[in-house]
Amino acid sequence: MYTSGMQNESGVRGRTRRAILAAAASALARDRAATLADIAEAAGVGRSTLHRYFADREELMNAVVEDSLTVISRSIDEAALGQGPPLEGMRRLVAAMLDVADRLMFLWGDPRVLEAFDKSSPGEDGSGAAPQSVVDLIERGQAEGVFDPEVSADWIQNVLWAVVYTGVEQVEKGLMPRHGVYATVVRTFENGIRVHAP
Amino acid sequence: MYTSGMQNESGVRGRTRRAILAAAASALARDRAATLADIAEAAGVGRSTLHRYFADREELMNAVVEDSLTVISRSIDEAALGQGPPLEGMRRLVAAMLDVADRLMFLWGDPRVLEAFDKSSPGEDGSGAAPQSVVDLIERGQAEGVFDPEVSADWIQNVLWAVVYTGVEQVEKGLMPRHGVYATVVRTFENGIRVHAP
DNA sequence: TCAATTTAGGACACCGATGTGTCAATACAA
DNA sequence: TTGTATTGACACATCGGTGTCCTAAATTGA
Repeated sequence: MYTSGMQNESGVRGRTRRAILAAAASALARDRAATLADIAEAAGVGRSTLHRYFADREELMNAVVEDSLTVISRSIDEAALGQGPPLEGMRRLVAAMLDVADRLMFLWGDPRVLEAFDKSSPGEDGSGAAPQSVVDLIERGQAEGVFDPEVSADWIQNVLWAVVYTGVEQVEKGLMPRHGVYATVVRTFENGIRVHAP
Repeated sequence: MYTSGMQNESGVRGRTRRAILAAAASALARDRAATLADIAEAAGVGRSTLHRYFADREELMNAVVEDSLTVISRSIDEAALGQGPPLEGMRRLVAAMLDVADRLMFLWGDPRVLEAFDKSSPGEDGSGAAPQSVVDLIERGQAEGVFDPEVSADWIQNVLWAVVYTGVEQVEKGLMPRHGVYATVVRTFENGIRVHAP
């Protein structure tokens, strides 16, 4: 074993673990059926090493989901959605999501994410609480007459995911410059595609 | 063999073939990793019979993609996107897409669809031409000052797919009544989520 | 430097999905 | 009715991904 009672956070072991998680998220985002051999190769480690860190595929998947959830939650938390006007909070949220686009793309393809997000039940570290702040922001915006009150907050949230996802996809396909995504996503999400009278 | 020169369209064989294709589209929409045994069972057919119609998995997948593409194209064609005001055409397009939601959900999860749609190269039966009429509609709307001219027609088209997909997903999860999807999708797609001054 | 630990890579068995074939029962058509 | 086509059930063989173990090499820490 290693130094007893050591938190598996820093050190060689923690670094290898993070490398595997990052490589897994990236590889699985492109192909959710990626082989453990593919993931190990992408991480620059042997397949047996990967098995030493994560006993089986399910354990790895759980870890990647939890890790991605944590990264995304932290990014959303930093957006401070509770402060300032709802519209500005929403724009910070879009920027925060684009910052962790790769993790979002991975989570998108995982069926369990729906549960984890919809339930919004705080996990052991409360990472699942992030979507609640998003719903709060939307409902606050609706109450202040800034966001459409005719549709549910849940609907607005899901449309947000969808539009952001579409934007990231466009960038990955080279159809849109990376620095133009934010403006386009915000514009379409807020105004739709119809021209409104000034 | 069967009656010589017979088009494999009607008759027992054609009916069985269509049943397999429909079941495959449905099963694969829910789980793209669905087993051939699962698909055969969903179609009410033995696995060996499925193999008799489609030699291997790839052949089945190709057939389902082509079939779905044809069904969707026909539905879009019936929307007559070239006639009347662009906004009304867009609404008919949304309705047409919702009519073939199951096929859309299946195609969404297939990587090859991107190529088939983006290329919009007419296949042997011109089924790939449908998206072109969508792009035409969008560009016409932009030229007439009805649709946002600041973003690309391609972007608008992709956002449309995404919002429709989100709506269908909400229905399947029981979060929205089936008869309410059309209004919600159109409303959000046209106006976005912000409240606009009257 | 030296010893301990970790790693990469291969060998191996296992399992599920797949592809192929056979055969009796059934449906259909002449 | 009779002969043919079609079907479902079953029996294989194969293949790829997975999980486990082992050994030589390498990295680490003392």
